[in-house]
Amino acid sequence: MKKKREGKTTSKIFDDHDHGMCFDDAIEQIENYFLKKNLQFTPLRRKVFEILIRDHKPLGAYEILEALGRDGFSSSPPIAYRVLDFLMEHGFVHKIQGLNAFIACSNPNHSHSPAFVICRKCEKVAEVDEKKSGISFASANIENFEVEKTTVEMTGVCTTCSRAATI
Amino acid sequence: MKKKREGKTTSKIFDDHDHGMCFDDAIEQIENYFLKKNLQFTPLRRKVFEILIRDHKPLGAYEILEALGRDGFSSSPPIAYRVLDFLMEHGFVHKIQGLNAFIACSNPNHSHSPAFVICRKCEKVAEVDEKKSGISFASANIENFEVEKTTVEMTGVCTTCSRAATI
DNA sequence: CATAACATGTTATAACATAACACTATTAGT
DNA sequence: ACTAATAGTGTTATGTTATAACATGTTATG
Ligand SMILES: [Zn+2]
Ligand SMILES: [Zn+2]
Ligand SMILES: [Zn+2]
Ligand SMILES: [Zn+2]
Repeated sequence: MKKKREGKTTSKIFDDHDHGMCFDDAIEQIENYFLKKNLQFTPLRRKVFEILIRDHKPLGAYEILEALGRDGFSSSPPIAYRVLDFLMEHGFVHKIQGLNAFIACSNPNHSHSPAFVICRKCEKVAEVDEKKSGISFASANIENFEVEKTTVEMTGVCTTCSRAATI
Repeated sequence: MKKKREGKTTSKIFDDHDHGMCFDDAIEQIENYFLKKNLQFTPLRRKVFEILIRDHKPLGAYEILEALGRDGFSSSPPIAYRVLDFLMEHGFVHKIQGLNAFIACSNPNHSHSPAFVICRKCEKVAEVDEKKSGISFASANIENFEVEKTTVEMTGVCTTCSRAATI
C-alpha cells in the first residue's frame, strides 16, 4: 500500500515558477561542474539526477529506486541513498524534510540556503530564494552558535488548489 | 543497535538558553490550557508531556515509548504517535524534522512559528523566536500561495562543542 | 602493474510511522 | 439513570524510510 506522491500530474511548479533551466541546461550545468571539480559523473549518478530533473518534483528514495530498476540499474536502497547524499553534498539535490523526499535544485552552481514552498494538496514544491520568500537569513547569527545549514519549508495551499476547492 | 541520542548529558540548552519556565510551571500551563479548552489531560498525555519536559531535549517516538513502558504504560507505537500528534496540535510539542524527534515547546500559550537551533555534536536543541533567530517570516508572502505552517531548523555547532573540539 | 581511492552491488536490519480494529471511558442528550 | 455518541487507549500487524557491513568492480596514480 503506497502512501502519497503517486499519480500526481506535473506541470510548472506553481503558476509563476521560474523553471530557470530546462532539462538539457540542468544536465549541462552538472556535467560542467563535475568536470571542473574532477568528479565522476557516472551513469548511475547521471540517471538519478535525470530522474529527479525529468519532471522536477520531489521523489522518495524508493520511488527513485523503482525508476532505477525500470532503467536496468540496481535498486537496493543504499544505491539511491548514496547517490542522493553525493548529489546533495554538491548542491544539485535537496531533501524536503517534510515529505521525506528529494528534489533537484532549481538554482545550482551558486551556494545558497534553499527555502521550499510546498503545497500540501498537490504536493508541488517550489524552491525559492531569500528575497522571493521574504525570509532573510542574513542576520541569522545566534549567540554562541555557528549555523552551518538551514532548513526552511513553508507548507500551505497553492492558488490553483485553493481555487479548485471553492468551485 | 541504536542510533544517536542515547547517552548525551543534559543541562541548559546552550549557555544562554532561556528556560522560560521550570517543569512545574510547564505542567501548570498545560493543565490550565486543557481545562480552559475542555480537553482531557489524561494520565497518558500528562506522562508523555512530563517525559518531554523533564530534561527538555528532543526524544524519538521510540524513546518516549520506552519511557512509557518503564512507567507502566502501554508502549506500542501508536500510543506515542497519537499523543504526540495531539500535543502538537495544541502547540505543546514540536517535531524536529531533522532529527525525527519531538521536543516540548519552550513558549506555549501563544501562537508561534517556532524555529530551532540544533547542535549536530551534542544534539541540544533551542527553540528561538523570530527576533532572536534573525529570521523574519513577517513578509513571507509567496505569490499564489497561502503559507499555513513553517519549518525552520538551523543546524550547526554550539560554542561549547566547538571549544571542546579545539582543546 | 601495483595499489590506493572511489564507486557500485548485495544482504540484512534498524529506525520511523500508520492502518485497522477492539475495547474502555467520558460526555451529552433524554 | 439509561442510552447513544464521542473520545481515548490497547493491540496486532504492516508499511515506509534509512543505514550497517561487507563484497566486488572500476578508475586514477605512481
Ligand atoms: Zn537549490
Ligand atoms: Zn497545489
Ligand atoms: Zn514552541
Ligand atoms: Zn553542542
